[in-house]
Amino acid sequence: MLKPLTKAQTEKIIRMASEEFANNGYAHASISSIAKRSGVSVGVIYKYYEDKKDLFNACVVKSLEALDEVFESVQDPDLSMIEAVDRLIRQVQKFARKNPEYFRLYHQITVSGSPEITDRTAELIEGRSADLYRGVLEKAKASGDVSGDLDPSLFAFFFDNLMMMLHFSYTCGYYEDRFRVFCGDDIDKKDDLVREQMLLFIGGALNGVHTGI
Amino acid sequence: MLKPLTKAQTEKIIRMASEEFANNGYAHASISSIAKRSGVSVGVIYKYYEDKKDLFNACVVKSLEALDEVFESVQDPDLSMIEAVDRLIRQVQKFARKNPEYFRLYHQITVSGSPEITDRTAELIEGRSADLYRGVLEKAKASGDVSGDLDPSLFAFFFDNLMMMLHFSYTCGYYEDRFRVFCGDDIDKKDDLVREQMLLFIGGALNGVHTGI
Amino acid sequence: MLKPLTKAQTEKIIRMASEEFANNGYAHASISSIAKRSGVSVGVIYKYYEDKKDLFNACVVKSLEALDEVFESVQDPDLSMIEAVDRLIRQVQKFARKNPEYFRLYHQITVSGSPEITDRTAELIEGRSADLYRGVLEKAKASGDVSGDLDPSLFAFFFDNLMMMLHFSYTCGYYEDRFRVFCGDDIDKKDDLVREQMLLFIGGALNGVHTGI
Amino acid sequence: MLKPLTKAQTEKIIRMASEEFANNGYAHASISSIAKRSGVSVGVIYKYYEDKKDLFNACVVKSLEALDEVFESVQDPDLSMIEAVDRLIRQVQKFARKNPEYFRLYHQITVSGSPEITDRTAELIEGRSADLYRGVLEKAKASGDVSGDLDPSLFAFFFDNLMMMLHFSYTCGYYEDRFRVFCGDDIDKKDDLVREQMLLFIGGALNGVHTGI
DNA sequence: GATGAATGAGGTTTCATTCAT
DNA sequence: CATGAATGAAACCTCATTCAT
Repeated sequence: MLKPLTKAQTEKIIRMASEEFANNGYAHASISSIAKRSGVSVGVIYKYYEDKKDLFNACVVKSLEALDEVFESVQDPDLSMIEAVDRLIRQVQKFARKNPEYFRLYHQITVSGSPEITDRTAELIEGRSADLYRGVLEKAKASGDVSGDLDPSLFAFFFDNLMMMLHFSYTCGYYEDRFRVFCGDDIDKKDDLVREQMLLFIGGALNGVHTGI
Repeated sequence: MLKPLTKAQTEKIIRMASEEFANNGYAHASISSIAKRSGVSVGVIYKYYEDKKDLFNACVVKSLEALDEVFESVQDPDLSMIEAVDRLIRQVQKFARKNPEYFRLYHQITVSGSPEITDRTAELIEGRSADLYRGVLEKAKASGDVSGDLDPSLFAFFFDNLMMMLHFSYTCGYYEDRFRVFCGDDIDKKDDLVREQMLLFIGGALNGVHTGI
Repeated sequence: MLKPLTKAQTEKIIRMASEEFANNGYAHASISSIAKRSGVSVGVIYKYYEDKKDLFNACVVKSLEALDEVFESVQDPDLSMIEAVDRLIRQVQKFARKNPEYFRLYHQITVSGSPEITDRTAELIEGRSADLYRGVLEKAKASGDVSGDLDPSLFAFFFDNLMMMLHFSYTCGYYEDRFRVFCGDDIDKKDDLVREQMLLFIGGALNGVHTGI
Repeated sequence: MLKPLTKAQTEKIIRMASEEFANNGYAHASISSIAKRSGVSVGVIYKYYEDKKDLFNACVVKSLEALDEVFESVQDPDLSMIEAVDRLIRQVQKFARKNPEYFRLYHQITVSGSPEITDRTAELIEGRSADLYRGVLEKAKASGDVSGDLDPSLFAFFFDNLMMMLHFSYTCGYYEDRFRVFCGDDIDKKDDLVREQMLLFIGGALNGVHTGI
């Protein structure tokens, strides 16, 4: 690999490949279509990426880096829990509009039929948010803001579940339809309502309620 | 005349096909592999199903029927909201162990690269639970059990998101890994903890909390 | 072959098979479609006919018998040459309307892709008309009605060429189109004109003309 | 980059495909057999031609171009009608020996089971000769060389029928056999006799004869 | 080194033929 | 014996990957 592609070229390849994988699924993505749309030859792609699987992995890595942006703004230690959640939801809504293919690509990872990315894909991808959420909750519990009965790991899990589904519901075909089935055809015009209700939902959850079951 | 396929055999085809689709995705599923594993010839499959897409649809229909079982036990009008949720979670946990391929197949529907099942797939599949959850919540609101500020549609949406992710987390490769990343490697030995925490989470959410944001 | 099918059944099979072969060509004809349309099972067809090829041959034999009708009325020894030709053309026009599938089937024989019917198919099929035409011409030459320079065999050949093409032009898709390209869209409403001109053409040919080439 | 197919190779593909289609009919022609016999891989064929149908069409176009050569030498306006016919017959005899597969392929077009080449196949293919023949006859009628009673369209039709059958009789299996049945096993050694008799036949036809029928 | 044409395994689908009932 | 479901070879077509230029 003497003279790497220019940064612009690499980025274009990854961007086009991400789109192709995101829109068609791994199996139906076509290398030659990616090459054509990136303005390079097929050979170039095979020079820099071992095979289709390797290219897919590179796209995933890139998209995860992009997703990190979503988290950056909530890393502020001065934010209250609920303020952080509010920001997070706003980020998701904004980002989903700007880079839907990154979320769609992320969704592809979850499907069998995609290649194994690494032996511990989930750990790499999810580890950070798991730790982040767990940490935040533990801090909140310590300060008495939230119910002491909540298990931090499970809370982080439920919370991330809600966030992931929100991602998908703004970006991935079937989930978009489903979103409309539940909430009406104009739901993607009602970001404020969604956020407000989600805060209500999560805010309540943070208190927990013993059910006696 | 050769004996037509027995019921057991046709069921085996659907079961094997569901597994194949669930494990490999629609595009990578192989008809001849399904035939081989079902102990029939390829021709038989094309006798009973128009084409690959049709077979996939048959599997989906079957899996949705199976999923209906999950809901049956919570249809009891005498159940309190939280009791119904409790039962629902138990059903999911039980069913995920018994018929993981049905949940995995359902997951495949959400991916592009799967054939369109109908023009309004999402509506057909999700409509029922959307209505069910929305209805239950409205009843609960009327009786004052839950916060009046909750939007029934969005609550149903968030609630179903949690249930779907629970399904996937017990059955679909990547989500299983992710479940362990969040909650530890032995999380699937802790069904009671998961259920208890989920009730706590949802129970709290039902009350809602105004966040002042 | 203990108890043959009833005559009506055999005839129906042959008729349906002839239609199928005539309309779809040998390769695209479907045995099970023939069986269904004949009201018998596939097995029955394979009981009475060795294989697809054998069934095709049976259809051809049957259609050639039917074509014999065309010739019967011109066998009258009292007819003048030109009267016989007139009758022959009328027969073709009439028969083409009544049993187009026989002509179409005959056309199929001429295509490679159809099975070899016998080692000497052409001889069996064409021998009779060749002899008939040749004989008629020789008689006519002897009586001085026609030019003595005509070679009976070649005359018979040219003459039969014209008759065959007339058959096809009334019955076989592409030739029907071609007929209209040459003679206008309403040509199949103008049987009298066609016959009159054909008589003019053949009548002239019977005299022959030395061209000096 | 691998060298694209040479002109010789692409021509070989068309030639081999023409043979395959001509010998086996459209339905029984095998793409992989064409590829093998052309010394290329299957993929190459699908690079140059959309699908089987497209390849067939390309063969037909090629063969029609080739057939045009037959007509070129008779376009000379100084030729008398009968001289033109003489040349045409010579061309057919010569060409049939050189490129039998082109005539055989043309024959395939006439069969059901071939794909539709265009919506107006017959018009495209036959239009030119129909006009040519009709035009020549009209000129001849004007100059008094031929009978005024002949209908130009029908004459052109009968004449083309004779030419087509001559083509087929020199090139297409069944018609070759039939030719021998009518005219003897050594007929393809007697080109001069065939031509001479055909001129006699057509020369006579040009005069027409009223038959009183 | 870059190119993109060629390769060919592998997938879906059809249907003549067989043979258990 | 009649039935028609099951069989499975064979056909078309795609596209990841290679490699001559």
